[in-house]
Amino acid sequence: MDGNSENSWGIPPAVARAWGVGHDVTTAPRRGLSLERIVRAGIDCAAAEGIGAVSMSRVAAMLGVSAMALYRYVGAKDELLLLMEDAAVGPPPPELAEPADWRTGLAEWARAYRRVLHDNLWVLAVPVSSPPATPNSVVWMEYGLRALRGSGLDAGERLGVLTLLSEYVRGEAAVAADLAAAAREAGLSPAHMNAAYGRLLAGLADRERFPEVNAVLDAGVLEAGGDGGTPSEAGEDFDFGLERVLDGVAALVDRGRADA
Amino acid sequence: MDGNSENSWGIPPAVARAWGVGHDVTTAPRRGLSLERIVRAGIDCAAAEGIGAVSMSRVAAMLGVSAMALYRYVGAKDELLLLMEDAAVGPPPPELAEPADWRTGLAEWARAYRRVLHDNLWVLAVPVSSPPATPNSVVWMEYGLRALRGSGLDAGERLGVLTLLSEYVRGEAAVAADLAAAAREAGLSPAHMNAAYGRLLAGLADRERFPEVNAVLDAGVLEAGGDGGTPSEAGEDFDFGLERVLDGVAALVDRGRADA
DNA sequence: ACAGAATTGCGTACGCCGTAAACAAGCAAG
DNA sequence: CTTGCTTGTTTACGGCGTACGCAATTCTGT
Repeated sequence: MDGNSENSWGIPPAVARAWGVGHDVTTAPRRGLSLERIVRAGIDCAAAEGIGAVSMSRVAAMLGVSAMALYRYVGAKDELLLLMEDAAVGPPPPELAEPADWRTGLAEWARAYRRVLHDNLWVLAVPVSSPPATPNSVVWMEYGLRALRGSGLDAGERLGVLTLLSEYVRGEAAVAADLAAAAREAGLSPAHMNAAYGRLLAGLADRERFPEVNAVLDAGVLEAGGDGGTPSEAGEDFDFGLERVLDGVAALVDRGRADA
Repeated sequence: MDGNSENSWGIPPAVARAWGVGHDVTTAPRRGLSLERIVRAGIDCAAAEGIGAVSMSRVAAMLGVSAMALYRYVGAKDELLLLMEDAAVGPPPPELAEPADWRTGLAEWARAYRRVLHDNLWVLAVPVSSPPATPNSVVWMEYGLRALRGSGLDAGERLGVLTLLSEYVRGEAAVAADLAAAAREAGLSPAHMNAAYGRLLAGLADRERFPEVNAVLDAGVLEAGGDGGTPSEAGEDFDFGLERVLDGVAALVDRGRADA
């Protein structure tokens, strides 16, 4: 087990291990270090200072170990990031395994996904290089599809709806992550950051060329609400978009019902 | 003008120049090099080999110039990336300036935005560090809000709807960008990539634990359609999600109409 | 025409990054 | 004890972003 080279699945062995299909020879001394400890240290680092701060030397130093030691377990940095992401997101909460009707099931799925992303905002900033073939992400997918089981939609529609929803959740969280990163960098609170953004826009966008932008600005939307507001307000903003999406799905479902 | 230090707006001077508010003293020799040429070279590099290939030395080499020469114009790499993004996206097409009804206006806005992103997939991978305060992005925002002028929604709702829509567009394009990046890295076509992903998933997700995932896989959704299919099919996938979102917005608009 | 100032562009250098390669230390099996 | 495998370290390379200071060039005021 030297962390490199591919196997019959075409995925790196550390990822294969995450799937539980790695040959656990483990005829090994394994003193001190382990994949789990490495991934955990990486997550701690990313959570505290953003993925930008995650470097092989940094993670290794946290474990009191030389940088190259990590390569006995992970093959490359990208692989470590992938494993970090999978471990941080984790599986969906088990109560999502058996959703009741599609609408509440999908809403709970989306809110749970959002919660996980907001608790680990750094995962949104990890450079993605491949489709999500990591075990926990597939469980999330499975549970999301289960919510649509009784919807009457065909397979393509179910996948399309889930894709739409997860893109919305990720998009909303990504905005929050960018804001949080900018705020940390500037040493300000996200709320102040948002207000500063509004003021900047107000100063830059003149009223003749940008009447509608100024109308929104005048309404004070950015000062009160937004993702930088109180948690409850931010959640309400998210729920607003979520209800729009679900209404759109409902229209599709009802159309199918009417046809049948 | 040495590219560093902030001004009264709190934004880097090169960005201020993009807004047209930079003091154009230009009591300067300015031989050969210029901000426009630098940004253009950066865009060419990113378009050809992805943002990962964009480094200061690389861009400088393209212009036959030393790396440090660029710092007379841009202050930092992040600033260059921001300017590249703004220049590549450009302003929305002028026919979006006066949208007719909200639904077709919003649909055209979304499709135009998608087209621009797909023509410059690398912008999705540029690490975002601040809210979009770049001139062209505000024009896009303005035009999107204009489409909602006759919708009867209040300012918060209009912004929420536009946010939802742009997050969907960006999310869809980001998936395509990741796929394209992975395909280029592996030297395969995106279509083959997608099919390979389906096969990988089929091999990894056993039927007992993942019945719904396998149902989707069995339907052959990933083989035929998906973002890796023919352009027309990919566009249809996008339109599917778009119609869902617009249906959801329509529900909100109609509710407002009914209340009034 | 000329002096001086301002500004551009460049060379060098530093510290950090990811990681390839060869090597040393510890344990298992013979 | 020897042999061999696994683990972690050391060293080194090339590339990155960029701080600093110097040389060349062009503009400004006379």
